[in-house]
Order: sequence, then structure tokens, then C-alpha cells
Amino acid sequence: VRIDPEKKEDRERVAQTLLRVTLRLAFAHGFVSLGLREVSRAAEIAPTSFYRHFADMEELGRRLIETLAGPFIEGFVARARTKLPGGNFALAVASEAIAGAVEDPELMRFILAERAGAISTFRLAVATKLAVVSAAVRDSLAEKVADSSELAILADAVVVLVLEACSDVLDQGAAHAPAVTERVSSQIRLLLAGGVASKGRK
Amino acid sequence: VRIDPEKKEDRERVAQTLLRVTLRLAFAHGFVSLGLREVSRAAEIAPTSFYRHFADMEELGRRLIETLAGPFIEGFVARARTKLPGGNFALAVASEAIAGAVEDPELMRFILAERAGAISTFRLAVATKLAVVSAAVRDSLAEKVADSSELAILADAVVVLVLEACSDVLDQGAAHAPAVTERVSSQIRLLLAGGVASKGRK
DNA sequence: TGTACATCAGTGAACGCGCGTTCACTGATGTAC
DNA sequence: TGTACATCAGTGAACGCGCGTTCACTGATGTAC
Repeated sequence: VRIDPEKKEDRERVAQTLLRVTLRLAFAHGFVSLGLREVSRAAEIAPTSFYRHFADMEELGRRLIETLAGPFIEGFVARARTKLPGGNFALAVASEAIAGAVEDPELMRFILAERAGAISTFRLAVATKLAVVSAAVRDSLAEKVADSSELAILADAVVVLVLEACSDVLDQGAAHAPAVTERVSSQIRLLLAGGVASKGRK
Repeated sequence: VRIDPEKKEDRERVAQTLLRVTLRLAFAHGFVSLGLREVSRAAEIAPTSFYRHFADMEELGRRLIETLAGPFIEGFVARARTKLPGGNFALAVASEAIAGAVEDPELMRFILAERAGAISTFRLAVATKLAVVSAAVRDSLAEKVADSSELAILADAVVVLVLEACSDVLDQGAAHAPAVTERVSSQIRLLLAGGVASKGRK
């Protein structure tokens, strides 16, 4: 017995609705405060139908990270790559990440909140997704910074500053995106200037 | 009718217990997931007694930030100050903050989680407390960095990096505190090297 | 082509449970005079 | 000193409510032959 592709699409659509609706509700009150019934109600399905898609809210949360947060993060890394060559990749990542935060604030808030939240499995899963960004920044700096241990801490610092900028944009509104981008760009430039200078010293 | 100082102490002790117990439970499951009955049970008082101290969980949360998080943050700024003069204040803040995270992981997790969490009033309140750190770092750099706008973004970047280091220590355990301190110190040094270098350029 | 059977998303009823909150009461302590 | 009264933290009983979960069922669709 094979699966009808049309039915599969329907099923997938409901699951996506549950994920999206959860992000919307989590934006206001936080993911951990949400219940299966609250989410089902907002998605306009019966509470019992929830189980056709997820075993519980924890699994839904894991799927949020895997199917939405992961691609979202990889997306702005990919877009930053298309800006090369000829630019500073770290600055491109910052600007693309901020654009992502403006485009999908609910998803960005979820990533920021769970990255620092109390649920350790979520923290770890988000950190794993963000490691992609850190690695990409590291590669982009490999030519400019000789010391490989310095390379890693520079890249990680860049990622942390970029995430902080995204958080600022969420709090201050999309109108402040240019100012926040300018600010984080300055921070990254200063940081990298230090890294390059330290190479020069050697 | 005046208040007996001894009774006042008793009352204060119960309130402190509620705050402490909330931090302990929030460390595991997150503050927003906690209920008044759960907290009261852990504090070994009747659920109805909760109302003698706080109107609801939200007020308890606000008091956590005001009476525990605030002094905690001011504490490591103050300790960093005593290390001066003769040292780099930003590095002292980093090392004292990490020491604070090791000493009181539950409070540090609460600060980190609510700083990035979904409850906007908590985010704002925590940000206000952390602004003290940023301002202190800014003052300490005033002599080394000429440009005052650069000064502010440098100080803010330092604070963000320090908080990230605290988060790393919570996740990796106190044993890694020296390594994490070393790492964040390097990041701060590179950042400040860039700041000082940019001053030299002008 | 028709018939019997399998799969599976969605559902309503029902369950036991823990929640936040109100209420009236207790008992220890302090104040007035 | 004694007596009457005020304050106030703590409590147990009780409430209505929403929760997560189980269950048996429906109906649409796909497969076997």
C-alpha cells in the first residue's frame, strides 16, 4: 500500500500549519507555556488530531528547529555567499540575518529564545544549526587570519554579535534595521581589524 | 500599628524561599512554564499562602529581576572595579561574570533566558540591569578610545561576548570556566585592539 | 470492471487531574487605654 | 496590669475550568484479484 501524493500534501499542510501557529503563539508567550490544545485550537483542528502529526509538544518543538529554523539559518548563509566574491562575508551574513529577522520575526524570536532557554535539548539543537554559520564565517576568514585558534574565536564572536543585532531589530522594529546593521558592521569591522592586526604582530 | 521586625524577617524569609525555589524550577523547565501551585509546593507553603507575598507569577518574576538579578549583576561589576587600577576592566568583568555563573548557575540561566525570552517586559527589565555593565565598560574605555560612538558599540559588544561566555560555562560545566575565560578574554582583546587601532588611524 | 479489504487523517465523548482563585477561619503578635 | 481590639501570615475546603490522553468511530482513498 503506497501513499497517495495528494493525501501526503494535505497531511504536510496541516503539520506546517501547526508549526506556524506554534511560532505565532510562542512569539507572545514563549514556547514552553504552550499546550497541545491551545495550538490545535489556533490551527483549527480537534485536539485529538494533533496526535496524527506529533507525539507531543516537545516533538513539535524539535521539528520546528529541524524543518524551519535549520533551513532559515542555512538560507541566510547561502544568500551571504552569493554576495561574494569581492565583499566581506561576515558583514554579508550580518545583513542577511537581519533581513531574515525582519522577514520572519516569529521564527527569529524562537531561535533566539530557545538558544538561551531552559530546555537543554533545544539549546543544543539550535547551537548545532548555528554552528553552520560559525563554520562559514571561519572559512571566509581563513586567508586573512593565520592563527587557526584565533580564527575560531573570531568567527564565534561574529555569530554572537549578529544574533544580538537580530534581537535588537526584533525589539526596536524593522525601521531600525539599517541602524542596527550599521552598528553590528562596525563591531565586526573592529573585531576583524584586531584579528588582522594580531596576525601582523607575528 | 507598627510592624514587628522579627515578623518582618519571617515574612521576608518566605518570600526569598519562593524566589529561590522558582529559580531552581525554572532552571529545569523555564520560568513561563511554572505555576503558582508548583512553586508553592516546592517552597512548602499552601498555595493560598502564595498570595501573601505576590499577586501572581508575573510579579514574582519581576521581583526576581529586581531583587536578585540586579544586585547579582551590580555585584560582579563592583568586584571587577576592585581589581583596578592596573588591569583591563573589560577582562575583569568577564572573569567576574563567569565566576558569578559558576557560583549561581540558576540565577545566571534565568538572566540569560529572560534576556532573550518571549516576555517583553522581562527582556526590557533584564536589559536595563545589564546596561549598568555596558556603561561601566564604556567608562573604562573612555581614555583608550577617542570616538564616543565607537566607544558605545565596543562596550556593548564586550557585554554580549561576556554573556555568551557565561552561557557556555553553564552548558559545559564549571570545570571549563578557565578555558571559557581565556577564550572570551581573547575575543575582548581582539575587539579592543581593533578599537585602539582605529583610533590610531585618525 | 466490480467487490472485498486495508490504511489513515480527523473527530466527539469522556476520563481523571492539576490549575488559579475565593472564602472564612486560626492564632500569634502588637496597640490602646 | 489587664482587657478589648487590630493586624496579618498561613491555611483547608471548595469552585469551575482547561488540560493531556484514550477510545471507538467515520469516511475518503488505495490495493488485490
